[in-house]
Amino acid sequence: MSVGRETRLSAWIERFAAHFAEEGIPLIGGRILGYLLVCQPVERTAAELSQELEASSGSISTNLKYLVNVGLVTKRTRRGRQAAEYRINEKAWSEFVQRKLKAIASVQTLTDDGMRLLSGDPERAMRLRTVDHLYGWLSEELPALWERKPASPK
Amino acid sequence: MSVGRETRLSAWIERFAAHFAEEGIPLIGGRILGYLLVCQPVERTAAELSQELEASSGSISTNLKYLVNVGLVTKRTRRGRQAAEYRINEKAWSEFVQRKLKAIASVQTLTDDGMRLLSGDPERAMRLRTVDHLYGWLSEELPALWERKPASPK
DNA sequence: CGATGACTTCAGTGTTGACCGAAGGAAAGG
DNA sequence: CCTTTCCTTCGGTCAACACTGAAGTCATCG
Repeated sequence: MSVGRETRLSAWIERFAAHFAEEGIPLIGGRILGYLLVCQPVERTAAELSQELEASSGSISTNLKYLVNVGLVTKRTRRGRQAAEYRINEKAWSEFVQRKLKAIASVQTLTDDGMRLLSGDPERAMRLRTVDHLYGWLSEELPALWERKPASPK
Repeated sequence: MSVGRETRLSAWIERFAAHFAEEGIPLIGGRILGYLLVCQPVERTAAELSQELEASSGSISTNLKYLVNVGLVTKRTRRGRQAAEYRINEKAWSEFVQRKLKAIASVQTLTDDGMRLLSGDPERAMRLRTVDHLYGWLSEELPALWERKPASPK
């Protein structure tokens, strides 16, 4: 007997969460992301997420707050409804990735400062210079790359 | 009275270590990297690092092992010397950064699997598709970008 | 305005991981 | 071979953090 689609999606969500857990996002946060990417309908309340993902209300609350804060999830409130609805903000994923790339390139400011401290001693600066050049190149190319990024299809 | 160059370099090493600590590299590992980038002479033994960085021999050993493993530091042994010498391997920094970029783009395999699970339901796949396209684009552009990287000057 | 429902906050728990320092073991040299 | 030096391994400590569940807060509705 074959495994149902929903079951396989659950497994996929778990893999998805595991990946981002390695990047420092709490497991439950990753589960929320994965779930909100594929659930139907697209909007869920905190209570629903708590039940679906079998996580405490506290964890859901904390992680939703974090995800809304970084922009990956959008919160919507409606008058006449106490329960807020959360949905994925897939458009923001681009900036999310961009921040990561910037974080990598930002080492350049460090190597740059280091080079300044070693000015006057080119011999000693050689090792740092190699690294500095690498990050300098990245700091130029990554923003340029980003500008070439096509807008996501409607 | 002005602060000596070595003192400022110590502060720089600390900032350097702090940056990589945020990326998951232990503080002491980051200190070793920063120190080996600017020390004179370029090679140091574990004992020297332990003294300079005021870290236990155990921590130095563990972190050196890790850094040698990821290729950022090179270990050299010489006959007639019990103490191994460690030095920065600045050439390897490029691969180090490349691994990070690959890690980011690797989400594409995940989104790809997800898209397959949702095939037959384009409506529901829309959110994931946006994310999948982003990572698909990255997976194409990042390797291409890397090929354009100039060799580091001698 | 009390009751209900829905989040948020917070104290407590468990786990993970960095760090230390002592004990162990290999290499050089007397 | 015994000593010294150097490194690695390992148990133990400590701090950080994810997670839980209960208490608190706020809005809605009868």
